[in-house]
Amino acid sequence: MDETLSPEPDSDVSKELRPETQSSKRRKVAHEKTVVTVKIGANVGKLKNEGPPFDLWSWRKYGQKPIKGSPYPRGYYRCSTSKGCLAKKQVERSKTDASVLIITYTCSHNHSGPPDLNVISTTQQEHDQKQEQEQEQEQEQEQEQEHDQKQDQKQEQEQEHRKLEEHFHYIESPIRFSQEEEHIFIAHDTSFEFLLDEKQEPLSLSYSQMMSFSTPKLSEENNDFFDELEELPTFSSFPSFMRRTNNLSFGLERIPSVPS
DNA sequence: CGAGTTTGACCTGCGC
DNA sequence: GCGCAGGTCAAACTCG
Repeated sequence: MDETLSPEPDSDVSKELRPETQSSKRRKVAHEKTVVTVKIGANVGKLKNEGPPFDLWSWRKYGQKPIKGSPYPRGYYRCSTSKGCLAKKQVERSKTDASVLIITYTCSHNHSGPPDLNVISTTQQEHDQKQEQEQEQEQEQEQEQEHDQKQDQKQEQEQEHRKLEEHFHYIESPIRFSQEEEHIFIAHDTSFEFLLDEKQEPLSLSYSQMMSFSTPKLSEENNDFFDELEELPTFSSFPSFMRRTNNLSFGLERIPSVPS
């Protein structure tokens, strides 16, 4: 496992030799941390296959632990985009606000941007669109089934949706993909903000910056985790998310934290 | 078959 | 020193 992810000599030692090695990897590891809180609208829980939109790295889950004081477990992920990448992240739900995801990024990626970054605007997008359609059909069916129960809820959502549309903004990504200059847009509404630290002004977080830390690219990774977390959504890809934003109330908060 | 997930066990740090 | 909690490992399993 680790041997593919960590070039460090201690990574491929056997369990018997671990005591010394693990100590270097565990809590004492004072890598720089970036904490990102992701606020998710209440109705997002019904959406599947979606995850936080702000990265396209591929993550592999390597553990999950219940956290004391929190009803929700914490998931542990490693970057699987590139072998040897030390980037990790922890995903948990806020114990105080179930609609808030707390994602802690540890270590930085030791490789260039996500490999699918270049295709995300084309093939990936087409693929996503197909999936989207299928998913939407499924969703419609589900909604029909739950129509009676959710009618009131739906009306509220629609009202909220209209409100959001009024405040909806698109931010053109500074990144240009391919020769066709396709653009990635960041949906932005009143509840979708990057609240950065003092060093960075709000909304100064570029797409590339967002891509430098991350969340699962694939749905499955989060699905189970989020299903377990009471049907929190998973975001399969950024474009996917973008097309969904009219159903979402999404907020981000990046809180760079200094390791103690 | 490869990549990813699940899950119990293991290990370490920390507080008392 | 002990127990708890957090973080990681790795075998088994699932999925595409």
